[in-house]
Amino acid sequence: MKSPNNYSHIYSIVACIPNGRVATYGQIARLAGIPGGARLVGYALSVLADRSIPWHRVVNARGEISPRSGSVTAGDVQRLRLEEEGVQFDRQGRIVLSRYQWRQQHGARQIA
DNA sequence: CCTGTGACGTGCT
DNA sequence: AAGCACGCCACAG
Repeated sequence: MKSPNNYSHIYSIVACIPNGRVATYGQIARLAGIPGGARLVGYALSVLADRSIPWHRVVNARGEISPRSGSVTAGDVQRLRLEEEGVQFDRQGRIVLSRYQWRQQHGARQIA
């Protein structure tokens, strides 16, 4: 048994993203041991009800906020939250991943 | 059981 | 740079 159908692992990783940093869906999936499961991460967050999880720090590989169905306002909230944390968006509404993407320190040290 | 859909990613045109 | 197609996994109907 090595297929964690439970999303707890994914949520845990998302919760590890430090303030002012962002991660991609594929990155989370990979850290969760599910390469290619970027979609699963998105789905996991979509069914997420826990407000304690900083889901707003998760963006797509382009460094842009993925348009989701249902609530268009959510995307707006996400952007505001990120800007509040110090993440800057360019004129195209994209984040410079080379600058804000969460990088696990080799020393496993958190910045918070 | 099969089909469609979804907060994705990568490659090619 | 933008758009399209295919691959990926989980879940609802």
